[in-house]
Amino acid sequence: MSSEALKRATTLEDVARVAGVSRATVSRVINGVRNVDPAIQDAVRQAITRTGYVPNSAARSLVTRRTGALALVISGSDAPETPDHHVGGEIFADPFFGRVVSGVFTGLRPLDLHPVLMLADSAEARDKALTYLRQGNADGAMVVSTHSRDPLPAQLLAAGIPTVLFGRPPTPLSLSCVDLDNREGGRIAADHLHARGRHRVAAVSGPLGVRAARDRLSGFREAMADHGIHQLPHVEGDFTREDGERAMASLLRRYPDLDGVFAANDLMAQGALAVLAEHRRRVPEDIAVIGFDDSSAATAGRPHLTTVRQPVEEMAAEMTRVLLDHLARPGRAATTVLFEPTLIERQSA
Amino acid sequence: MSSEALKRATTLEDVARVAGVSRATVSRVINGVRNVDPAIQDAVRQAITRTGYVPNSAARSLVTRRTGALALVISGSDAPETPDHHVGGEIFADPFFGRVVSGVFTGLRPLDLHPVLMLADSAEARDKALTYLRQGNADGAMVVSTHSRDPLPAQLLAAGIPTVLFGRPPTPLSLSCVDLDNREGGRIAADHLHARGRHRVAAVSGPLGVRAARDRLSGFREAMADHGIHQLPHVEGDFTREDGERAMASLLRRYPDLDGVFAANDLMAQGALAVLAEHRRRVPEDIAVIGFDDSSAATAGRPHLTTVRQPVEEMAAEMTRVLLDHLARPGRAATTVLFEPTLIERQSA
DNA sequence: ACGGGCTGGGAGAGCGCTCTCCGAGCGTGC
DNA sequence: GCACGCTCGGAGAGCGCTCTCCCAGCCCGT
Repeated sequence: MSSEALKRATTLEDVARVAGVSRATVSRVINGVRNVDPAIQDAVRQAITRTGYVPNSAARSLVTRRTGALALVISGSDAPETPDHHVGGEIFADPFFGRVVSGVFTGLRPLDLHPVLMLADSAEARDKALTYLRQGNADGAMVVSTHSRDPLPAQLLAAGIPTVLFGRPPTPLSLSCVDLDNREGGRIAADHLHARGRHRVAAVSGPLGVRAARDRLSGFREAMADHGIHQLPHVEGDFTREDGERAMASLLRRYPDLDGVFAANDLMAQGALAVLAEHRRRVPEDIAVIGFDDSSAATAGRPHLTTVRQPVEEMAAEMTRVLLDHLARPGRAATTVLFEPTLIERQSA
Repeated sequence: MSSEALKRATTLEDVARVAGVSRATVSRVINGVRNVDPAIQDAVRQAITRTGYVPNSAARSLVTRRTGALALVISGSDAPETPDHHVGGEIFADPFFGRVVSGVFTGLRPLDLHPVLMLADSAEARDKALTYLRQGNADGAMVVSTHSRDPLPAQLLAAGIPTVLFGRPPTPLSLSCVDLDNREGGRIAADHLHARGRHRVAAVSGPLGVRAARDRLSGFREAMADHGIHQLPHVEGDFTREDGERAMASLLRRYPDLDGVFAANDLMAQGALAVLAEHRRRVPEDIAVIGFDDSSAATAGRPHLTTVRQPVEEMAAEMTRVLLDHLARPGRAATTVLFEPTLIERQSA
């Protein structure tokens, strides 16, 4: 009781003393385990408010082996760090990132869990992230892994860290994942372009090191072949708007009579639209453009993009749910949840 | 040495035994404190790799009172949660969010620290965030507080949690913050529009509950008044592209002869551009548009936006640095770092 | 009246680490 | 040769919590 308590944070012990019970009882009241006499419960609660007690989560974690944090790892391709560019700038600028975060929060909101963000865009960063996770700083990991050769998923698996992937890995791992049927998405785009009577079409794909990009392209190609179109100009982009502009310009130069373009994401489609406008091509009259994602970029410019929707928020929320499930019941088999793309018809195609 | 170790994680104790030293010595080697005989250091390091030891951070936190995590709190205005909308959807869709994250990572990269994301978009979420921080789950907080009446900064101050704010609070608190001279930014926009010979101008402001929005508007107004323009049509927007479209449409209806518009962020400017295109107004010939932020939205459409640059990444990185500084030297006086806006001249004005 | 289950609280042993204190060993100065 | 300081490793006390035991008391059936 000696005042001048020197700022020592109040502990369970203090509360117990004030309430006149044992530490164990206070703990029971706080965690709601077992029956505790209502009168004592009251006393404890009063003591808690009186002392302003807040449990120390490090101490709690030490014994429960739970932290209340989930890692959200953005495991990008090794980005060259240009001096004027900020860390992960391109990744974080992509609407995709915000949608994932939003979905994760949707899945986490009801619980008392928080996402800790990690950027694994280099071997060094990946090691750091792995170490961090190994140290038990988070209960599990959600990994948005863009590149095919990313070793992180396998490392997490080996380390025994509960993990769920956004996007299937190139070679199956016994890790749960959530993904879109990208091939089918590509097919949808092709079918739509074909139904609109476009026969001189081209594709702006994403980086072919990314499985989703390859799948979208091959789905598109397959369906186009089904429609009898076998020649398919193709430029590889990097999913940025700037690259969409560059790709469209190059396509236009080489194939001036194009009447349809499929871009593997909305950002690149938006870039294509801008270049087309500069070239005075009317969309969709002269040339139809179809995007992918249905992100905010789809309705940012004019005309609004017709696009293949990827329900990123739902997928991220599902990824979170799956991870929570694994945490709740360890040893559960890995599952893959596949989402179906849908066509969102707007004005550009 | 009895095998069948039942998966118990290896601890310091184990390493010490293997290396033939005491726990303390292993700890010293790991944390690099004091001189330890090189031969012993080697032995310890070998033992560490041999056993695959990874320190448990909960145990470490318990005694060091450091967690290695920094909270990044997005304390938005109380968002109505519509069923089809995802948590924080609008906030996370704004390029601003990604830029902040990028800047924070830039500031954190060299250290072994990670940001944990928190969304405080309701009283309940705010309480949760506060509790989380009080429990010592993070060493400090970086708060992007959008709304003027947000009680969170004051609560954090009262709770004694090291905090740095992005954006000055409406009433000064003894908390460090990083902000832009928004008023000056508004002035820059006005001066540029005036220099371009525009006299029938209007403003699309941000939500007036947000200090930055108010400051930008009043700076713009002041400078316009200096140029002899006192009548200034004004529509309040909410910083979204959709609202920019709505605002521009409304402005156009009421003031068809406008020849200049200042939008308080690029997203709204982009919306304005789209509406202007639909109305066949040429930008900048018929009407000049100037945005604010210099986000990726500025160059997404055509024409590229002339805009007042807010170096969000640098500001976020600085915010991180300031927080780290407060953590390194507690009891240090609060500082305010003010960044200067600059005009980025492109095509729209 | 008595044994057996059941309810509800206390004692205390850790969880895995850090860090202060000690003391052994050794070089140094006079 | 001896006291002194210095370097470097070990012992052990916690950090604040959870959770398993254990035990006291009580209600029940017979």
